[in-house]
Amino acid sequence: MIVHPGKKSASNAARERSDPEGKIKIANALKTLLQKKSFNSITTAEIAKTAGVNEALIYRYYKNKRGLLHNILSQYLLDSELQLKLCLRDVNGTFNKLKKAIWFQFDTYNKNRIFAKIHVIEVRNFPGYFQSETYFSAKKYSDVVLKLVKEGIANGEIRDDIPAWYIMQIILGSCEHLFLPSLIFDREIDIDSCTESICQILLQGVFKVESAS
Amino acid sequence: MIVHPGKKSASNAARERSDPEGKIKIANALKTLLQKKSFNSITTAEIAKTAGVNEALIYRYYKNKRGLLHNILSQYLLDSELQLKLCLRDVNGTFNKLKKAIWFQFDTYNKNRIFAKIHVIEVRNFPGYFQSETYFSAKKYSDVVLKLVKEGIANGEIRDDIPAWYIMQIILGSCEHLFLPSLIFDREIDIDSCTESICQILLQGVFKVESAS
Amino acid sequence: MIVHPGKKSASNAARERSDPEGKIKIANALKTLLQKKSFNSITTAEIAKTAGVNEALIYRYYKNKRGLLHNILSQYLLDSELQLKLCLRDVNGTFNKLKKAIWFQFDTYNKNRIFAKIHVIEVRNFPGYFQSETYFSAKKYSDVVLKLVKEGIANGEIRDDIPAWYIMQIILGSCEHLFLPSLIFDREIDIDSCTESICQILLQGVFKVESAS
Amino acid sequence: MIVHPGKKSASNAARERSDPEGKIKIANALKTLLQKKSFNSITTAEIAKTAGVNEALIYRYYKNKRGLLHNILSQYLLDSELQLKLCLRDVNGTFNKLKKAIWFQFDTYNKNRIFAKIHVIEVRNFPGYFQSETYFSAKKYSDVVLKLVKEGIANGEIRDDIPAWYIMQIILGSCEHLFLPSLIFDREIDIDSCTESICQILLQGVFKVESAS
DNA sequence: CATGAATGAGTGTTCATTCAT
DNA sequence: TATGAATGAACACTCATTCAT
Repeated sequence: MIVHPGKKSASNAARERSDPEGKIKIANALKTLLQKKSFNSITTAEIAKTAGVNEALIYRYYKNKRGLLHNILSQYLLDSELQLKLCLRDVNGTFNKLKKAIWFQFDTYNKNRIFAKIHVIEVRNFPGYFQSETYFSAKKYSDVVLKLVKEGIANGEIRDDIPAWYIMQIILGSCEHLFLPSLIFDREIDIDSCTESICQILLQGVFKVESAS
Repeated sequence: MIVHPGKKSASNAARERSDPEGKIKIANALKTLLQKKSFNSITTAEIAKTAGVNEALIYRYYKNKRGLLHNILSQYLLDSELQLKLCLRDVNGTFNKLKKAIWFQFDTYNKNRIFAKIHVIEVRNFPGYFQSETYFSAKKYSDVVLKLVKEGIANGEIRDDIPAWYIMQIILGSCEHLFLPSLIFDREIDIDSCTESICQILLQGVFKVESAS
Repeated sequence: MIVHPGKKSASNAARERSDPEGKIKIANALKTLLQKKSFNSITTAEIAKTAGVNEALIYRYYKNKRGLLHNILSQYLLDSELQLKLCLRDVNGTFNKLKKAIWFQFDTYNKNRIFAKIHVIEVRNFPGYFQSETYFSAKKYSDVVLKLVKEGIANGEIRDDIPAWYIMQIILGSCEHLFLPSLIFDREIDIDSCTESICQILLQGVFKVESAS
Repeated sequence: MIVHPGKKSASNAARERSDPEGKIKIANALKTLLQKKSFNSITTAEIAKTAGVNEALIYRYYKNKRGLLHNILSQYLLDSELQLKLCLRDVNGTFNKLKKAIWFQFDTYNKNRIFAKIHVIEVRNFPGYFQSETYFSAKKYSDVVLKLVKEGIANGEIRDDIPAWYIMQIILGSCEHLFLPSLIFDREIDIDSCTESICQILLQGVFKVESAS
């Protein structure tokens, strides 16, 4: 998820300056391969061959095959977090910010389906996830939304009888829920109407009535 | 999907009469194992051990490991098709029949989540699916619904400006779409309200207004 | 240690009847290779090639490479225990039995230097030894000697103020101590004079004076 | 063997003056690591990390991993030879000199068990030993003893009907023989009584009777 | 003098599959 | 009908070593 191909984000640019060529080629090779097959069915030999490097090089730069995956995922989540923050900068009002965040979430899912799919289906349910760097990066991302909710509660826009964390979970969970089928069945989705749907529910359930714009 | 434990369907009974003990034991072994682990992580050694037979016996009865999976899946789809037909027997009117079929679909998904999951996630997107017996059985199943739609068009209950096959696809696709998240996130789902939702849409979009009961 | 090449012991004969050819070939291959290189420097590929079988066959019959080693070692220890028992059958008096056991120990070390070396140097000091089948077989062997000591204590031939287990340890430990250099430097050793040396010590330190023959 | 920690021998001092820092750090790293694991199980990566230098630097100063080992071993043997010579300076009489040499040998084994063990078990039996610098240094050391024996023969203290080289071999071989078990089983040993034992044998078998002090 | 980057050749182990009986 | 024996091909991962800079 969360990758904006073409646009090189700040952190990516930094990475390319510091990271050795081989490391980048390996990461790109896995990204490419993930487009066509599942992580488990991709072999290290294949990754190396696609990257045009020696198999052993993978283990110089990444702890193991799964470590490489987590690194890629984490990188995109961090990139995404950055983009989200930039996106929110020129929006006013908690409700509008949340709406923007929801739209951004869908947009991000949409723009990088592979990573969304892998994160949700192949990584998150596996043991060790909560110790992975992917988890920490995902948390950083969701913390941005959490902070938004807390702000909303503080300034009275959002009801204060539900813990902020719950509300954040419901918002991001709903997005995922709504997006998942389009991900699995590889169909297009109308992200504007999805955003609208979730906002309707939020208006009725989370925000106080008078705050509706 | 589509298994009705306890109730031995006609085709299953037939199978048990004709199929050698070993073949059945192998199929059951895989079914059992699939409840706890993914198909790829199940080894033939494990299947044989669970079945209490020799590993080589798998290859006497099935082309290979994947063939065994397709056979099981196909069996359940055929069983399911039979059940669906029985179900529809005492329902009158195309709309009511379709509604029943939709409910049955959800019920079947629900009763055998493993097979649904495997079919949708582990089998259908893989190369060779359209040559597999699973595909043919799935087609037989969907043909029952297709026939229903065609009847509806013939008797004027359903609009005739959309190809029957499209309508059938939309119906079954919607069911899957609605059910999938509950499958992936392993949550319960209210099949009655799901049925109702889909029927609402069908009423507005597919059936002619006056046909609403 | 403890193997008597040429002479096929009862248990070995039984083994050869029941064990598949491949399993025997693998075990023999490792035995052969151990004559020239250390266990760690022998690869599974080498074992398989020497045995004339496929590498994977090793893992059908043995848990892993180390398991194969333990199995071989254990087999020889069990064989040896059997031989020792036969050897002791026609000896009278605890002292004479112990003397025979000591002589047998040296003879066994001598006849199968490879196994002695591996057991003492490559296996016994490694983690997991006390859970290995080698340990259990070695224990069965030493239990024969322990029983002898206990008999001696019971019939008054051996002093009763030192635990039987200590005495057994001292006896077998002394044998090993005395034999080890000849093992490592691969030199011949006079087993009769070694036996005599240890017996002298035993007479002065363990047996009561009057029991000396 | 043969290391005298704390005391910096002349050759070591020389070495430290001439050798680049990196080379010394690498040698020390291996010495440190050898205290806890076998040479084969130590990786070049580990050596470099412990030394705080780049892995490739090992290959600038040493032919390969084994070359590094030989260099260390050789260094200690040369150090040891120097110490032995110093030790013998203020001893009079061939017999007393030899006795001192024997005691020194045990003392040296004792003070640096790791090197003794590696030399005897891991290095000396391997192909290429006789071309290694370790062998040449070991020879320089044993030549000191050989010279002693030759002196004894010349001045009539030692019988002249056995080649000097044989006598030297017997002396050093006996020391090793006696020390080895304590090395392998990692037990303490009384070096004074060991020295005495060997001297007894020498007196009876090598020296002429009247030369006994 | 020292290093970052890269690799060839293995390392033990696994697994679906075949075949003679 | 069923099995014991055997295997080819792959698997993730490791390591000593090289080389350009």
